[in-house]
Amino acid sequence: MTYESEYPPVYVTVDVVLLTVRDDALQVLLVERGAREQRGSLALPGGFVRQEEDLPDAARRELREETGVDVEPAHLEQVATFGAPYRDSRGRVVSVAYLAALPALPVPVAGTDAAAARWEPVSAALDEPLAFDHHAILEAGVDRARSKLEYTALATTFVGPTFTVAELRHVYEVVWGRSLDPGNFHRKVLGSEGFVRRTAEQRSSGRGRPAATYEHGGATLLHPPILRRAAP
Amino acid sequence: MTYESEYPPVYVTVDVVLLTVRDDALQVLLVERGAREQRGSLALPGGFVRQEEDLPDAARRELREETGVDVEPAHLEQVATFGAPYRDSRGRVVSVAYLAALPALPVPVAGTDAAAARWEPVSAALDEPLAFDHHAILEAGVDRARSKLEYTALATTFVGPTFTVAELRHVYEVVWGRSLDPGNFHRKVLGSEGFVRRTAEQRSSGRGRPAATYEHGGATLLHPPILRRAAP
DNA sequence: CTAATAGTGTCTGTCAGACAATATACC
DNA sequence: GGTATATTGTCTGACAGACACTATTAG
Repeated sequence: MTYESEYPPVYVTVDVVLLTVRDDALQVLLVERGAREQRGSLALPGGFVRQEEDLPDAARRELREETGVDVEPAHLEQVATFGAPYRDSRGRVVSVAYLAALPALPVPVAGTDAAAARWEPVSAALDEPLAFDHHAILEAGVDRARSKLEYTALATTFVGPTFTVAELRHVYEVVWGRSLDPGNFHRKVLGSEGFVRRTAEQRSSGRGRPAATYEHGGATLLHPPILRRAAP
Repeated sequence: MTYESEYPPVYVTVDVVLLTVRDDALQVLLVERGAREQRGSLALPGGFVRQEEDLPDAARRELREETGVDVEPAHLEQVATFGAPYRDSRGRVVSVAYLAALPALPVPVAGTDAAAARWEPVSAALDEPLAFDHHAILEAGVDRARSKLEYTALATTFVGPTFTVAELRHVYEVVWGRSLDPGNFHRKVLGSEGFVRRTAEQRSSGRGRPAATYEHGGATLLHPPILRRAAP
């Protein structure tokens, strides 16, 4: 069937910047577009919002359909909306961008809408052409992630359910692109109320003294925050 | 003419949270809806995005058409997008919310789309029913303004082209809802690089020593920021 | 003069960062 | 033991806030 409208139609899509930390790099999940428009080019996963579907639901569904990744229990937040008139050659398409973060565990599986899905370092993704204005969307998502590490517990969604302070520090170092003093970081994380909660186990990386493990302590906003300073 | 589409139509609107400081209160510009939908109820100014119009352009245009206020030289930033499926009874309407700030100078003039436009204290506006989900949009806009005072020069858009430190402090006090130490605030503002630039004039409020006047110093991000602390 | 506001100086507690010291594992 | 990492301790500089003090106007 077709629908009629007295105004020219405006389409609403969602695009997802799904980040993870793997191989000592901040990586983003990209899909090779299988749909007719810009077929073959790399793009962020995303697609059209359905008529009775909430925006974050659409983001989760498109991510699942296009990449096989289920972001259900993890972080998903709106970043910004991109709506320049000619950003999409199919017509007027306004896209709501979402940021998601996952541990490095899941391996993407190409779904129906996309010929392929794969992780790629953010630095590389920003150096190659992406479909539509996805370069700007990716930048906005990464910027948001970098600043949210400072004052929210976002970093815990980059690691598994339990983690060591060093693993958490590695997330900060990779996302911010600078090294941090292990001692000071340790004290700041444990001093930020509700950031992490101690678990019973220990964990050894094979070298050195084994570390205590922690789980997310329930706080979403950090007091005090883990501040980022200008690189030395 | 009518347009046909293979999908049910989704409408995109913009809504503007225009804030100002007047009568020692943070106030928001509201319109009494003249359009058929929710006629007579109070709402944020806003409306449908045109086919070839960028989103911030639509925000400025709707503000001008509905209230006679021209926000051209002032601050206008995107806040968030609201798209719950049944937030608007006319159908699927996704709204991109914008935040704007102006000095208390302009008096609103009702335009064609709205029966009336008026300033109202934010505290009062949040206590009465607003059309659609504009209560949540207003809250998001005010939250954004409060946090942006900390690390951007947003406060300068609430005052005239030249201002005293006390006028700037008044903006912070009203928007944050707490009093600030005049001496410490003075030192922090002048110590934040590029926040304000001294002008030649002085200004007297009638009582006490006349104050030096300043203009915006060009910086958008403040180093160091003007931090907000928990109320004493 | 007094009242009022503008602007400066000083002290103190907090905290980030540098870096040293200790703890505990593996080889 | 030696090495590597975890964790804790110590010092120092920067800075926010409290508050005292000086400066400059009106009346």
